[in-house]
Amino acid sequence: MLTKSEENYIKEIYALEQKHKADVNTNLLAEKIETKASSVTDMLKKLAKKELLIYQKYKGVKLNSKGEKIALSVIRKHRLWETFLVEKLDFSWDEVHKVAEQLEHIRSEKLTNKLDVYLNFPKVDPHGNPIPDVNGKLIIIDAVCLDQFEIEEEGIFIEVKDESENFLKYLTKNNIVIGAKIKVLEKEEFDNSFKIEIDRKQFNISENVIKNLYLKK
Amino acid sequence: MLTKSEENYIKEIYALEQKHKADVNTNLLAEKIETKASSVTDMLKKLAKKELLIYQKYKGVKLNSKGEKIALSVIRKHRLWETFLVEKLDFSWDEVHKVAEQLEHIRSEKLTNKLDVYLNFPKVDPHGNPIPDVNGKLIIIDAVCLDQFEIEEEGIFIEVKDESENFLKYLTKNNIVIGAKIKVLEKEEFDNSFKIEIDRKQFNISENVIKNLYLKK
DNA sequence: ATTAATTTTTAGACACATCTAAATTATAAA
DNA sequence: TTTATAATTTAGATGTGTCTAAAAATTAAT
Repeated sequence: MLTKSEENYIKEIYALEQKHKADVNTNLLAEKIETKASSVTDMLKKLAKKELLIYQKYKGVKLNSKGEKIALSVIRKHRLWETFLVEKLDFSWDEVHKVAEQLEHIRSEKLTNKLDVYLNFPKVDPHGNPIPDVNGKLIIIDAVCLDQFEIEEEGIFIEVKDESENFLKYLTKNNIVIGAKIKVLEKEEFDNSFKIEIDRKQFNISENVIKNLYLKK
Repeated sequence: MLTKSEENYIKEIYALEQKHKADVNTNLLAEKIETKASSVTDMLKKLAKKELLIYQKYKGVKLNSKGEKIALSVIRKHRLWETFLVEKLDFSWDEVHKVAEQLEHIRSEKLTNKLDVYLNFPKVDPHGNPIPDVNGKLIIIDAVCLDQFEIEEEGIFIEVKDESENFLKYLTKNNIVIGAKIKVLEKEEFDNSFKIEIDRKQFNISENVIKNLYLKK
């Protein structure tokens, strides 16, 4: 049985693998987990010993299938709880991440599966991220990052990557909510910002924002 | 901010104070928390230093008002979650205690209060135990322990103290469920067992069972 | 290809919550 | 009231997850 800390490492390694499509390095992991590189090294050794990941000194780390299964189970719980909080308890999408980071460590398969039933087997969470099913399978979201869009191209906003409270509040304030139709009007070369249109209103968004928005073309 | 372990000590001290109406002694607490007396001593020192309880060497321990407030907050969460699990997720009353012991440590006042609203401010949990409100106030259950009943006296079963899975399964099997009408038929002096009647069926229950059943006369 | 800068690991320490074994204090019995 | 028993505390140790500082390995730069 894994500790909360071990589960968090595994979850974060999984996320970084997905994002960078490469082995995960110590410093990046330390930054994400908000700890020191030396602590990460210690933990990686421990998880390697438990055969949840492949770790080679100085070469980075990669989950094996056992580790991946655990990551998906934690992610499943996280996203089901987020969905519960928004759909049943009337939380807004910017309030749920931190609470779900606690709830994701509750150990009860019965609870997770009953929650899934209660929510009617949701496929995505309030941020548009796919929810792994009871077997760890998740649907592939057919979404393209806004930075891949051409001028005059438009799409429907269906997934956001950054779940921080401030970022989501910013999006809400500007009507950038799941389901919104976004059209690219202009691109600025010097800072990679875009001018976009939503609900007939036009405004500029920075590269940082652009990189976290995923749309269906 | 308290650790899960600290919260569990405070919760248990509160429960023992209520049950024995006296200061709590080290060995009993150790037994309840399933740890050693020496560990209890260490923890009591720590909690005394945090000013959550009054501790005098060799003399036992008592929560102060700050500690009591924390106990009530944990109990509130525990019982709200139990109610949620039974009423919304279709758990049975014998399955909820262990899961609720995890959920009671989730830190989010917003979550607790929204859960309370969602459940429509329940006054008692699935075992008939009162749920403290947002201010820590709980209704006084007008229940009398079955061991106080005379022969031929009857009452409605409204509260059970022991929440262990096996005990609750035993009760269910014998139709001893919340709301059942129970009549005392006979008392055995030698082992303090009772013969009772429920739903026109008669059977014997041991002192151990009797002490955990509370009824409305 | 050697040096410099960066990344990662090791070594040794600490806080937390626990343990065992020994010492101390309180309580009950003779 | 002294002794025996029981309850409690202290002392010292352990495992987990973290830290700082120093050492080692890797990568980038000249």
